Amino acid sequence: MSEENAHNHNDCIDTALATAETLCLAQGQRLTKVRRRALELIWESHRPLGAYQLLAKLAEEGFNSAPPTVYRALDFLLNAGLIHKVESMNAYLGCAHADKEHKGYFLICDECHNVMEFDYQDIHASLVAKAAQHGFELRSETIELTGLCADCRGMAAEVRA
Amino acid sequence: MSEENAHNHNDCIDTALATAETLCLAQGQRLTKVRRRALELIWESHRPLGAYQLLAKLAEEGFNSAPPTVYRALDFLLNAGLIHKVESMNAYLGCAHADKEHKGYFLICDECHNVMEFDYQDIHASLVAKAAQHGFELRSETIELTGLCADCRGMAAEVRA
DNA sequence: GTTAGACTTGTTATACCATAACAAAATCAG
DNA sequence: CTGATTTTGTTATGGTATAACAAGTCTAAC
Repeated sequence: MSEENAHNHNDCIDTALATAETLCLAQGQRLTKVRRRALELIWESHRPLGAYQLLAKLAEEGFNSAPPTVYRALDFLLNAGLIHKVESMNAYLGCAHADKEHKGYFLICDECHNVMEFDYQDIHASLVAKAAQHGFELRSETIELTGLCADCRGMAAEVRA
Repeated sequence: MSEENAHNHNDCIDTALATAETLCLAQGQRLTKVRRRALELIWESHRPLGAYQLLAKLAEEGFNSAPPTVYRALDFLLNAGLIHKVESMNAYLGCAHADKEHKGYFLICDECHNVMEFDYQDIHASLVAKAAQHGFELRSETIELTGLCADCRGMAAEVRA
């Protein structure tokens, strides 16, 4: 996924925010100003955003600039399933399927740093089965794959040519 | 895996150290005192060790107590394939298969914090295929599963009984 | 055995990531 | 309105990781 690819990213943001409103309303959760704005800022790209990067953006807009502000917003959004944490980057990413129960499986491009979330029921089933073979009861999964995305592979090929 | 389980853990350590010696010798790498001792300390259990925990242990033994000391040792051991980093814990774990090229797939017990490394070629193949479907060229994989290990499930069952 | 170069370690400083603890303010239900 | 609950403000601190440069150590070639 390049920075200037086909999709209209405003749609991503709008959809994510609408889903967030709906979900919070349904669960009696309050999507306050800072939480809402944090979610929008995280959704500004498909690259994970660090907590302190987010904090700086919020501070620019007049929000409180102490770390708890941003970590509280992140906790809220994580619990609501509206964002994911990318463990290998200590950074946070908007979730495009917040309305569906799911695990976050990620493809992380080393080059452009865009992250694509993918779903793969087969892999989940295999992992549960494999864990069970070891007598292990699975609770959570961190699946983060890195490499080169289609766009960056293309560009690498052009450079070589 | 409980703390008092069947295996003689000295064997784990001895094997790991012997492998490390062999590997470093073969590759013209130097397993210096601090690197060797760091590896031993990481191997003291099957629980991942944090960088600063390791630093404290090294400092007790007279090694330099500044962070770069431990991070350099960790970098060396990671590059040599002798340890893995558990991203979701920011901690480091001895690798039992340093002599074989492999990805680190982990089962992490929430209760006893022991970590078991497992190998699963099928899952690796599925992930490569899935990535390829998205035009993605895979380079590295972070697979970290948490839950309850066999021993801790057993104990939980006993408590319930 | 001396010396140049590469590698390793020492040292200081700093940046980044995350949470504890308690006070103040806003919101909501009765 | 008021008391309870939730959210936010504020200060402080703990945990993770690296930059930059100096000093020491090892090794290979002379």
